[in-house]
Amino acid sequence: MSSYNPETRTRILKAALTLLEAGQGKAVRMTDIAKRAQISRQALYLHFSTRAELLIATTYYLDDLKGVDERLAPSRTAQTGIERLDAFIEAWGNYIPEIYGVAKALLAMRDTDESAAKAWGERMQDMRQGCETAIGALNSDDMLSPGHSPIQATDILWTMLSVRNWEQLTIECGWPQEKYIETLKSLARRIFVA
Amino acid sequence: MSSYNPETRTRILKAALTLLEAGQGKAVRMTDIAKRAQISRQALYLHFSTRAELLIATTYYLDDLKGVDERLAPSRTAQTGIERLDAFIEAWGNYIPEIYGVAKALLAMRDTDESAAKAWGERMQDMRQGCETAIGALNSDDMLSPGHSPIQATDILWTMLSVRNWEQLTIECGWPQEKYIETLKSLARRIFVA
DNA sequence: ATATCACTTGACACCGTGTCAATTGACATG
DNA sequence: CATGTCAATTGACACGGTGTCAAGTGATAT
Repeated sequence: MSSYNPETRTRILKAALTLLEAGQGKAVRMTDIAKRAQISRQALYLHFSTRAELLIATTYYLDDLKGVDERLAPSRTAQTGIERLDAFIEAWGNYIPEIYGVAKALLAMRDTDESAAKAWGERMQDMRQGCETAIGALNSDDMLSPGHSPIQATDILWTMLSVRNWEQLTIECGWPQEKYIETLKSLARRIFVA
Repeated sequence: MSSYNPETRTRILKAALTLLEAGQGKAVRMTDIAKRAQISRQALYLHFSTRAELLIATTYYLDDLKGVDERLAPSRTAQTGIERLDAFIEAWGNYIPEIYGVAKALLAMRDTDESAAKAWGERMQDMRQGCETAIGALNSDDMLSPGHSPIQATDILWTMLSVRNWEQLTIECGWPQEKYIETLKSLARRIFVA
């Protein structure tokens, strides 16, 4: 499947990316991607056997491009639990708008495609890991509000930081990104810090 | 379009409802609904000209059946702002699981169908109204935390109480409904009450 | 001169939605 | 009893999107 020209492969991924980012979740068809990549629609299937596979590959490509890991680094080096919480929210919260187009496409596929659901689930588990360690750091500092167990706090933070919530607050409620970040940081403090 | 036998119409709606509730968001096709309603697929189109229209009609039918309005009544008669907030969260939060199947179907259609998006948007605006008045009541009691303007508080409460968040907490995180309600009430107090 | 490889072209199957025309069977009215 | 109306049926079909298949092309390597 992937023994084909890797240059073409990335051309396809770039095309998919551009369209998904521009379309902000509008349905992007295989035909559109092919056209954009200046390739026949059928050639797409030489590289990716299904639309879901292509979409998933696109998200990995995007992560690679934007470097999720490097972004989350500051949150790992933070000294106190509170700093770590802040840093994590800032890093992830500012990452969302960059992946939003692709994320939305994957999110939509979830309903119909098993593998898309799995891929999305894994990404979200990774993100949850970040929440868990941030909460853990707070807990080690004895700063976690006694109202929540670490697991429950993780569940809440994880949910607060969902792409859907970002979507609702920024796109539907019209909050500027800046406000989104600041408000979430302050909410998190209020909720989790003792 | 609707000058046809109203009995058949409600039989269709009931069929749609059952399937949507049972399927918990799994794609329900026109064929499935027709089969369930013991009617030909084509006859569906005598009553509802598109799938979206049928789905939308189903949500109204459901509201009617379950009585959203009566449910929200207690929150309107509550004395203090805090009571009102609690009552609203309880009423809406316990309503979500009952509409979840239908809601999810409508939510999924949003991406592809203009009218579905509009219908969903209206429902959510209604719900938002409830959030707004609860926050307003709190504000009148001078109990709204100074950290938030009423509008911002409404945005936050509205987002907290989204169907997606309910889905994530109960289905993905495995919270029992009871816990969902209690936690959301306590979070709301913590966030909004001065 | 030929074989391989990445890709192209064009045709086609499948699925789900929506449309159309002809037909059936019940019930009502003159 | 004949006629008309009306809800619903049957079967066929168009459309859009995904995925498949077979044959062809053109460059590169041997």
